[in-house]
Amino acid sequence: MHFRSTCPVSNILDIVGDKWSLLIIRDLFIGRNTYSDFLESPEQISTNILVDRLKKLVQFGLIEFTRNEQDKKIKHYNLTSKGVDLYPILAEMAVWSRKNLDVEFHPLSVEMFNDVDAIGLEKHISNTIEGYKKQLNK
Amino acid sequence: MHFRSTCPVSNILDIVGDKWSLLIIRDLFIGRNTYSDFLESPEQISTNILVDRLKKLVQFGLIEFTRNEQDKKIKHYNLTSKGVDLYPILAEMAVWSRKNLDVEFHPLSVEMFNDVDAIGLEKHISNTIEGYKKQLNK
DNA sequence: GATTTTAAATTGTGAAATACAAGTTAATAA
DNA sequence: TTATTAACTTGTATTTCACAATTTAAAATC
Repeated sequence: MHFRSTCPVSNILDIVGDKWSLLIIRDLFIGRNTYSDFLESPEQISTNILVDRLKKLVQFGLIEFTRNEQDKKIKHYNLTSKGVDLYPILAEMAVWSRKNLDVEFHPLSVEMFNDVDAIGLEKHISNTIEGYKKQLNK
Repeated sequence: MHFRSTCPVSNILDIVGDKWSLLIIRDLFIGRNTYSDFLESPEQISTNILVDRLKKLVQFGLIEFTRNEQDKKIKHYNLTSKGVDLYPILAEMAVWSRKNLDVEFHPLSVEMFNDVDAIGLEKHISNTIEGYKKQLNK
């Protein structure tokens, strides 16, 4: 990996600083975890870009995959601990958009905002991370 | 502005989801505020990209500029309230990099991490934002 | 007031990344 | 054995980006 500088913000942007990587990470948090799932996301990523990003995210150690036992052609991707640690960034991004953009948001994010309002951002983040990890061990 | 979806994460990525925009925002937080300042940053942005991003960031309402009174060819850029609100994202990115990348960081970020360790992330963020706004009104 | 310097911006060209459409492979289902 | 499905590849056009050189306009210097 080539880093443009020794700035930690620049370093993470060298890894996930493009239009698609963080959307794949977001998808994993909301339960989408296969190639086909990712293709169905509303942003409509192209297949070649998707393959490229999945490969890179695996190389960076942010995600990994297991084969479906019933149907071995299906890959189930999941976040590693490094990948799960990205959630605070996604949450702060969502918070920024709610505060600063005057648009209608997706029902799933409205739900997320309600949770943040109810229990606070910090608790929402720790709950989400804990919930993700639990769901993995099933 | 064209948004790929109604997801708030996707929305902000449509605005600052590239390799350079958030580095310009970072620069503004550490006191760099002119075209020449930005060019001197360690990541070495090209002039055409810099002009393009400054233009876009102004259009999005994240930054604005004033002319230097002594030398009117100098533009001093500053963060708007919308731009200042991006700081929590930058801070979480830095935190992620410290935790998950095994590299040496720039002295300025080491300083930032010390502050976070001393007073906590939340206080560090609010102090930084408050400090930036005060400095502007001088 | 002509020349030089400086900050900001533009232009041109090659390289890289992305979008879009079509095709391929291999496992599973019918 | 044929069809379907999930994952992936390939080809091509378009867009974005990197790099180098040049331009513009304001300010400073001679």
